Amino acid sequence: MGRTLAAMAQTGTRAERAYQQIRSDILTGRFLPGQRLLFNELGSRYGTSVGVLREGLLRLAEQGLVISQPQQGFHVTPVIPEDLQDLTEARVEIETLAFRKAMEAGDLAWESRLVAAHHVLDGTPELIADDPQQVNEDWAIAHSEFHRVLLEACPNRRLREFASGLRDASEVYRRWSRHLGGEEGRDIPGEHRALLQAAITRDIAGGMALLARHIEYTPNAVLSKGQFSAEGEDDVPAARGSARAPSRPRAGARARRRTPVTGGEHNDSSSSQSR
Amino acid sequence: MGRTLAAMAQTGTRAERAYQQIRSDILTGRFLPGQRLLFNELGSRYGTSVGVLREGLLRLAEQGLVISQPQQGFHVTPVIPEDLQDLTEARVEIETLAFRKAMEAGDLAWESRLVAAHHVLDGTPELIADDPQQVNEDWAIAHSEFHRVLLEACPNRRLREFASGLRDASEVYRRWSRHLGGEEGRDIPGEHRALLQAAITRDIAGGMALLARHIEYTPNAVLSKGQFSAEGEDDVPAARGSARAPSRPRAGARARRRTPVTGGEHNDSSSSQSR
DNA sequence: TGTCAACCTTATTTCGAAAATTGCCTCCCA
DNA sequence: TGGGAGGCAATTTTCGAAATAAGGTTGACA
Repeated sequence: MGRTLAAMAQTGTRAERAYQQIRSDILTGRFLPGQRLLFNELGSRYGTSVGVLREGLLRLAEQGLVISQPQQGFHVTPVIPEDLQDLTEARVEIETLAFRKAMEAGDLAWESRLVAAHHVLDGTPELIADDPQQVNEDWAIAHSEFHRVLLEACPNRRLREFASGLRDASEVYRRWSRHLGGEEGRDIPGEHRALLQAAITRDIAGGMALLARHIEYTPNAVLSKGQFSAEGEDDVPAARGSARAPSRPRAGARARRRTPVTGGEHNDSSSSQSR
Repeated sequence: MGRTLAAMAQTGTRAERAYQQIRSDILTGRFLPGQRLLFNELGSRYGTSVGVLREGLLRLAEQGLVISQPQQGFHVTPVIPEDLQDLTEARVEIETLAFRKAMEAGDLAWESRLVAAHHVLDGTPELIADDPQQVNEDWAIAHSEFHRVLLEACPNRRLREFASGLRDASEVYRRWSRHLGGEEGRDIPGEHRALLQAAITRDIAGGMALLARHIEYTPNAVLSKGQFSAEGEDDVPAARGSARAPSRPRAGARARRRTPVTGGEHNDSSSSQSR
């Protein structure tokens, strides 16, 4: 086949890689909530055929990260303030449950991994020093990893997976809410320290309460409806029945469009690793 | 395109229909747990190309109903006794939670739908009169529907979806455990009646306890490991590291093989509705 | 008789193009 | 001026075949 470049020392099938890349691009905010995902664009971005893209998108749709509208393509799942309520509630219920079971079942090895993960997190600045607008990607990874390990000792695979899926969904909200401010009086490192402490001392009630507060702190308040979703993109039905924006009639303006909520989107340094 | 037959007054895209059909064939037990799913066989069974089959299978894999092994195909997720513990625990936690929220938020319309659903369930015999070995498909549907409506008033979409996914997974276990007996002293209709009663009177604590018991009653005991999964099929790694059964060397036996756990499998009357 | 390597068969993965659908735009006509 | 039929362009969906990978079989050699 015409695989021109060596291009692929990567692991797994092409479909798997495409899936991972799209997923990562959504989670790290390189795609905007609500943004439409065209096969053409994705195809040239990742260098794959539509078939493998469809497979990846369908999987993501199944886990709620993208929305599939038969015959009308795919969108990144939009951010809907009302939905944040549900999401937060579900996280509180399920993550605290899994945390409890983890504390009940965890052994020394778990504590060890937890201490290690916390150490990394604690040693990574949340924001980039030069540009406090920018999230530090390393922090996001360390943060995610810490929370993963926190529940890792929960013996129930399904609960762990639910929790993990919910955290991923939250990640998108976190990403796009940060820019709106509203996290002033908060001591996040302190919260993580307290969580670690509770886990190690097996302070079950205390740990669960801490985690619940940690999750609920998500700045609901600052989420004023309409600030989100990729306006400029054709709007997505899921985001309220809303009238479809008739906006500028644009003719050949197709290519240059695209209105980010915030920072420069579509930064082509995005294709990230590989290829 | 060479679509020879009219064949398709159906709704939605082909991929969607294939997905629904495979899903239904797994949930109703027309495919055995652990059974390998070949593109060829599925293709001729449903009359679609591999592409749409892949899409459907990938989606099912995402929700845990089938297992995907890159480069080695797909299997129906095998039934693993140890896993039933986790599954049951997760169901108890999440379904009772959703039930509580449903009771808190439900209105008269919900009660009405619930009474209606219960009436259907109550009027449908669980087993076929002539052949008490056979599950009555109508009952399975009514049962599933009753439990769906029971949680329908829970305002949290995610919780509802988790619960629904867990119930689907359970359905496979229920299907294959029934044949092993072990549900003697149980009054299932009575349990459903009690659930209905609790829901309508908003007896939250009582309802949650009832539902928990209803779920936990799943006959764990009778599940003796090894009774399940389509032996005869190449075994699936997920089912424990287990030694791969070397069993009969069979040569051209390829076509006539296939060993059902119980009733006549692969009953070609299975293509069921439509087409 | 036992081991290993090359081959051969079966199945999965991937591509590229054809077919079908959607939504818009234009142009005709009352 | 409105309404709508028909056509056009962009996009998604589906297929069929080529490319790859996995596993089993055969046969040579020690």
